[in-house]
Amino acid sequence: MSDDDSAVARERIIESLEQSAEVYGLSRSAGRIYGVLYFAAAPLSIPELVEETGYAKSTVSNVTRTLSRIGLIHRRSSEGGGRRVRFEAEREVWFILQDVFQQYIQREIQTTLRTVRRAEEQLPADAREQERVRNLRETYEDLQEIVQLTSEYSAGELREALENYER
Amino acid sequence: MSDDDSAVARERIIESLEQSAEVYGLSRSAGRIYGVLYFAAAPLSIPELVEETGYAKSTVSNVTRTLSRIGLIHRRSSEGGGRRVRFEAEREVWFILQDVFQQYIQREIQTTLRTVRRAEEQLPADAREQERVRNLRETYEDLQEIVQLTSEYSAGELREALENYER
DNA sequence: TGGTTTGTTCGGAATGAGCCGAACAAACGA
DNA sequence: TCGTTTGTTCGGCTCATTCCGAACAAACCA
Repeated sequence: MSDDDSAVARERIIESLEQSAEVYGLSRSAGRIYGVLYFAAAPLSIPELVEETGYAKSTVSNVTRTLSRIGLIHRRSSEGGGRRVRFEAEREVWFILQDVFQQYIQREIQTTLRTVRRAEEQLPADAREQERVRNLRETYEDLQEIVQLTSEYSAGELREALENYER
Repeated sequence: MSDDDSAVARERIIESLEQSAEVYGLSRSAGRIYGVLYFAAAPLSIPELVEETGYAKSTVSNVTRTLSRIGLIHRRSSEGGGRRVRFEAEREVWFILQDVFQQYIQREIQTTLRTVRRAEEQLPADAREQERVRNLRETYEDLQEIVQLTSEYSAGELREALENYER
């Protein structure tokens, strides 16, 4: 009974993670694999993940690689005996988000900002586009700074900073 | 000459927007159409957008609808004579981001949070999963609050709030 | 009224992503 | 040593997305 309840609750959350994965540009399989690892009592190997998720070995192999690259899970190689690679979920969700901010958002903002700055310099001083490009640049500069600072705080600190701010 | 330079600069930025669109889950055509509208001196109709972008009329029709729905561009109907629908870009990038936060991120967080809370209640008190689910819930509660507050401030205020925060 | 312009909707082609099974490489155990 | 287990890579299948052209509906103009 109690075990059943746990299983159901776990499954619900994993389904929710599947959906979240899609929203953030990952595959459903990535969401499920992360979810299974999130609740696993110990790091799991690829055959174990195949068993738990029902996905093909090749799928699990590919998905675990991308999840590792992004930082959602960690490879725990050389665990005890055997050369089995084992995977463990990064359970500090805030870390994950900070990583995503650093790796993707920050990067995206920076390349755009570089393009905009170059375009702005190149633009004739009297061009109609001047003001619009300047606006774009200024917003992106704010964004860059915000994202930068965000990735330096914990979720709690961030929340506090916003709650205490007096305009 | 000067016009050429402007055109080149504009094109660079539009290409950058095409790429950004992809990153944020939109099509390249959406990025280009938004870009053209961003620099347009006046709101443009669908035939004019076809002329400027080279896309088929149907494509422009579909893309403008989704961009309007998201709030990246606005329909300016009933402009002067004719029943031509005209589109204008929302140029306050921060508004757009706030909308995205409200519509997608906030929503996503809330549905996940609801699932997690329900699962937590359902869970037997002694379940192994207890702590992990609680962790998840607490982080999501922080996130919800953060996103909520974020959408109430301007980019400048947000930046200031973070810069002035003393741990 | 009939022809023109504008915008939407439909079906289809091309492309890409997700997942699978099979083949392969590498390390282990008997 | 040879068979087994583990993990990666490859080609192919399926489905969704993107975009196109054609057909259609609605409003305008002559």
